[in-house]
Amino acid sequence: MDDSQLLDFFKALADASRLKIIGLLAQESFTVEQLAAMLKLRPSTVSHHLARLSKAGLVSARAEGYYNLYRLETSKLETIARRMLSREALPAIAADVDLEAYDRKVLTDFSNPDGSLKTIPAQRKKLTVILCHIAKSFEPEVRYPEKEVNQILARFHQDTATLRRELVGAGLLERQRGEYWKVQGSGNRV
Amino acid sequence: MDDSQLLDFFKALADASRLKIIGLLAQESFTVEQLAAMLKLRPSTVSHHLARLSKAGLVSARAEGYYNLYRLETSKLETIARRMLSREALPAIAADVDLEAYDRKVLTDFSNPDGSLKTIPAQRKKLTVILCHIAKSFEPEVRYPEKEVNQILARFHQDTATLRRELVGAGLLERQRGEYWKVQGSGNRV
DNA sequence: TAATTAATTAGATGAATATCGAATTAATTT
DNA sequence: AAATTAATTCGATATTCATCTAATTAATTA
Repeated sequence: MDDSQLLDFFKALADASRLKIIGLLAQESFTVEQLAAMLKLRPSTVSHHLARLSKAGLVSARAEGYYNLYRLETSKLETIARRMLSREALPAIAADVDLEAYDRKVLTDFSNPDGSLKTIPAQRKKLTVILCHIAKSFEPEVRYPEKEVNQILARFHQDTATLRRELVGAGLLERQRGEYWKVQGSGNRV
Repeated sequence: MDDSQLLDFFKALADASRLKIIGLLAQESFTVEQLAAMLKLRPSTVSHHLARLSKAGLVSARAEGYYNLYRLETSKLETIARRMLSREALPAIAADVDLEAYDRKVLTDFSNPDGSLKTIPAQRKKLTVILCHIAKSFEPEVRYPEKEVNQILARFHQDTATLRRELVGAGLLERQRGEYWKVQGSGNRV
């Protein structure tokens, strides 16, 4: 569900002392003093670690006299573990990432202000991005004679023959008897 | 199994950028450049993150041309998740921790060099530690008359009556008809 | 072969944080 | 009420590390 809560969880466990605390509390509840003696740390340090673990929902405290008895919240551990195993939860972490950023970068890197291409990319990966972009200039369901195709491609680069060949090779344009048309559903991603 | 490998795992995921990388690779393989563009980071930074993830066994690279295509190692994720869910794996994290350190600390805090007690602890938790220690001075299977019990207890503290009463109250010593004997299996932990 | 390009490595810098000692708070014992 | 005690909080310090730029390596294209 939550984005930063997962990060807090991993940050909480990304420390040798805190990991040991989790291991100890998995066996039995302990007070701050006991943990400090076993880990050979100052109580203030252990208190700090427990606060972090508590903020991540991994431990909870129960006051007993003037002791504070800490216990492990196994449910939290289980929740996260199950999330790591689920197929959908992982991609959700990157939900707010801009997936098209790379394509845009390639496009601006190779385009002049007027929209024409500086050069035709040599790398397959970049060429594909450019070709997908060019394909958007073709209407679906329309059949273009070669002369019109060249007119459109000339807006991008003088070497229309190469562009035409690559568009067909990439499966973005189809050709038959001197006529061309856009392949359905080839508007966007690779 | 391994101790520091688990720590490496959590450290690897304890960063917002790396967590996003995992989320992205969960959908599809990407090159360093693509990830850099999507995350708005320099390729060198992404490379550094991928190295960390790789060291933790979370991703692997496949050379393709002069691209490096990174993919997620879901098996590693599954292994750790299952370990988090298992009852035995968690306590194993603290296998090398000195569990008796607290008891030893209490013992030295309250003992004089000759082994006698400075005072009898007021806190239940500490009193129990001391009582367990004293109980070790009694042989199993042996019945002690009260006079002998007092002789042994006097080595620890003059207030033998209190010690005797507490030992019985804690269930470490049993009494019947003026004779005392050690309760089986009460030698050590609380 | 020379120029370009993806990726990694090295070095530098600033931010986060693990740990400690001291001060404070709250509960217990005398 | 005064003294003791467990725990937390605060301030300081040293370390770890995320990120950047620059340099280097390795592969591809011209």
